[in-house]
Amino acid sequence: MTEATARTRDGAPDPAAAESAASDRVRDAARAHAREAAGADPDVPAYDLIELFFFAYRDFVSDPDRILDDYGFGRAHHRVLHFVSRNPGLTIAELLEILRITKQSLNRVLKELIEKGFVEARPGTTDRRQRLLFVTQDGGALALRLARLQTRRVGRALADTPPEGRAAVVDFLLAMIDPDGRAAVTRRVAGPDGGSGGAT
Amino acid sequence: MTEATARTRDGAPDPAAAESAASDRVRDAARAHAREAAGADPDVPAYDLIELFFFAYRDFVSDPDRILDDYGFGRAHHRVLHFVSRNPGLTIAELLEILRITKQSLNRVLKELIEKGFVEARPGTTDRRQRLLFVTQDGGALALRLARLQTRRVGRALADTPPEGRAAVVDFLLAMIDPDGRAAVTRRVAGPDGGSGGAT
DNA sequence: CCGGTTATGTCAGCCTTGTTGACATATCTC
DNA sequence: GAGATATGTCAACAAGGCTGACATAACCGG
Repeated sequence: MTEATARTRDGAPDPAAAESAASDRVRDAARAHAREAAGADPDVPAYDLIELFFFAYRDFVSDPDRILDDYGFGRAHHRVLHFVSRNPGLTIAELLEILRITKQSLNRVLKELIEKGFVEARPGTTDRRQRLLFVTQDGGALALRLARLQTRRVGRALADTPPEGRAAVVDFLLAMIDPDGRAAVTRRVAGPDGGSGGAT
Repeated sequence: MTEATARTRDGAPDPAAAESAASDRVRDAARAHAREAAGADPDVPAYDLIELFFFAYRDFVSDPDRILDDYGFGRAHHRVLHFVSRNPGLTIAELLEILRITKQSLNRVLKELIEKGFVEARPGTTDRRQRLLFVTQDGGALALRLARLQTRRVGRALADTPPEGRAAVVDFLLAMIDPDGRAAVTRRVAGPDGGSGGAT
């Protein structure tokens, strides 16, 4: 089943031996390209990074997808579950800001998560119009399971990377985000469990 | 318009000065986390990388989305246009393999791209059942325009990154891809224009 | 306490992009 | 000539976005 994918337009078969050679070849080419083109001349398209990013993300989300299927959930449910799990007591408005979708779209999946007992909504204490969102035990367990799946992939990908390389990856991803959202994202990433100070 | 997004649960306002401080704080936290957790203990979720990747990809695709809207195209059209532009003479079967969607889904968007004059299909020379796909001048121009947009973002993100850091980013993205698909991806990335030898 | 704003829910309908299943056509290959 | 292959197409459906309009409850300022 891999053969079909492994064969390209040149029609050359690709046994395991040739594969790592090809891998090396491309990594070198990509590195050379990154060195010469990226950041320097914006008119020379960085096709390698663009396609790499596309395929990497595709596989990154494919892991959870398979599990979510068993629960009748989709990617939208995953995102909600994830951010509620990470930010207990999140309000609807805050969640909408993070996901950047409409409340109608959110409500559809949120309703299902609540009905199936993965998320719980409690009225706000200071402002009783608000609904504070929390994961249930089941919800927390599922969220953790999915996060671990993705962590494993990220871990594998960084396994051979030295600390400086990991920092470069983090900086790269951070810099890929729009400046507007960057502050919010960074605070959110560091906040819930990263920052020792909590709400600073 | 940024304020709403820039304010978080702590309610602290966030002027430009505080922003970079926050950014630094998080980068450090993320780096620390990456150092200790990623790759080491798969049971400690790498929340930072996971969320960073999510937000980075979201903004990465948002640039083209805006332009495509003007043409009445969506992301699906973009993907087809991109890979046809990058692989002139691509067959339907090859494109299906790359995108991993059904031929019905592909045909819907491909038909529109052909009708609007962005892609052209020519019968294969050796096998006349095949339809070899090419971009038209308009199609090539649009594909390039979109690629440049994304290149600019990637370029900005890598601007301050030294060559070793860029190599680390490339390696990371490559390693995020499923091993099955990795060979195909690498060959495709290096093949069309990266490898000096063409079809090796 | 009243009126306006805010937080949220909901109904209805639409679009894009994915899916499955079934069937048609032309071409290649043995 | 028969069967496999490359592709097209019709129909129906699902997920997950969107807009617009309207309802309700709670807050807040005067």
